[in-house]
Amino acid sequence: MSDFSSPVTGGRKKRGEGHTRREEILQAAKELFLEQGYDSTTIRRIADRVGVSAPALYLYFQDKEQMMLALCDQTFGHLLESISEIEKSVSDPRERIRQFGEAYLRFGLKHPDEYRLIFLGSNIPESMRKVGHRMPTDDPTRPGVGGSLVFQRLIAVLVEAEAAGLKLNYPADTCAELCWMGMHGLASALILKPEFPWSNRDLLINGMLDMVLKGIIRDT
Amino acid sequence: MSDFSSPVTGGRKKRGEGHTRREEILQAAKELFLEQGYDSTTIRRIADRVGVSAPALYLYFQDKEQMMLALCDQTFGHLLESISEIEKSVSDPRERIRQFGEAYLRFGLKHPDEYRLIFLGSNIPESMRKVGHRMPTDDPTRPGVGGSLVFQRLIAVLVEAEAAGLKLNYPADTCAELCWMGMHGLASALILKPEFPWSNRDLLINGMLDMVLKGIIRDT
DNA sequence: GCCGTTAACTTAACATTGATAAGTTATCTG
DNA sequence: CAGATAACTTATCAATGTTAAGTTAACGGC
Repeated sequence: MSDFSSPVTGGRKKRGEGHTRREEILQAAKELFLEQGYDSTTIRRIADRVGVSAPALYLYFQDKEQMMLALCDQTFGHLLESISEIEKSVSDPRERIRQFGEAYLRFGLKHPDEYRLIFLGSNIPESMRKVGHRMPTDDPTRPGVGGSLVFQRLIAVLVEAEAAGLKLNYPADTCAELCWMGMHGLASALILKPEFPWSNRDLLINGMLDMVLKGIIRDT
Repeated sequence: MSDFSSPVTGGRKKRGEGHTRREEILQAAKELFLEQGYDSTTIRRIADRVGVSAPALYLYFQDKEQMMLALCDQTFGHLLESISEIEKSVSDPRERIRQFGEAYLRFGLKHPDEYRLIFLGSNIPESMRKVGHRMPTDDPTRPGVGGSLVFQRLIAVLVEAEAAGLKLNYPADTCAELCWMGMHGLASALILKPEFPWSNRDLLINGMLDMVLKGIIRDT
């Protein structure tokens, strides 16, 4: 119950420094979302932690949802970086797909809270449930499209793999969806139910990767 | 916006007839939850549809969550029935697994709110978030355990399949987990992102079922 | 130096939410 | 018919997201 979460900020911002306040708000919001979930985190508590009044948040964000969206894009950025790395360093198509999936998984397991926040819609209201994936034609600067960028990379990898001679069992987009669903199923299970007595974590990870590759790539 | 949803009920209930009012409330709550989702459905709107005052609902349910839980158990009862049906009518192990998965999937897609509640812990307080899977020793009459019963049936089906001579790629419990993760990944994706332009729903369902079976059952 | 513009805030308030307290009405029992 | 009580209502609560309207203080131009 103790809510003495220090207002760390100095007082009023100088004239051009509004954006630093914006980042303070994002930081506080992220902490609270992760600690207590979206619903339980109130505008007032975020404001308290930052050290400003509640309506002040509306100077920087249209509403509560926009704070969440901004955080989502921020986190997706990190994932995007690590998969770009793979696309550069790994050339074999099959291995690329596998490492792609592995990177996605590693990301989820290394940042379980962010993953929950972004992919699992945990405690996220109706209007937000569409955040993860949007149409390719959507404005890429619009908040909340980070997820679709990751997904588009996956499709691209599969299309390239096909062009490189790999035979797929379904159209590339369907394969991408199946791949993502398998990875997501594993990640969300391990993250959402850490207390469940999973038989063997590494076996599950390798098993899922094999399963996805077998399901997607035609038997030679 | 038009909310003229007829108060169908006659007036005050007679002395022993409280339980019928309880069922009217459940029915109204179910309709509204399915129409508008859990969050958007307010106690007052449920009460309006039934034709009573809002506090009257608290005569029959401890709180809003209990209404949803009652509906969940009710709905999961139907899933349990349909998988029992399969266990009785389908003897081939491989086909059993497949139909089991398909039933699970179609159930999830038909009851997205219940699915989200039980398996994704979305929109519900912390106390509920681990409901989906509990230890076998949990009280089976407690509200909200329907999900774990389903999972236990899946394990049983796989163990029986193995006993019937089917060769699995991993231990039965690992296979059960992989199977569930694949199904869950697909279900949660379709449910959480309904507006995403999924390539082809039926293709995805069949693809995932094939993928899971290929991943779990050893190549002949 | 001071003055006006305006960025960066605050206080007060609103409607809506889930939920409770306390009182009222109607039905059954003896 | 009288008292108990199931079945309900009205009034109210505190908390929520959000807005309106006013206040303070930093900077540029004169």
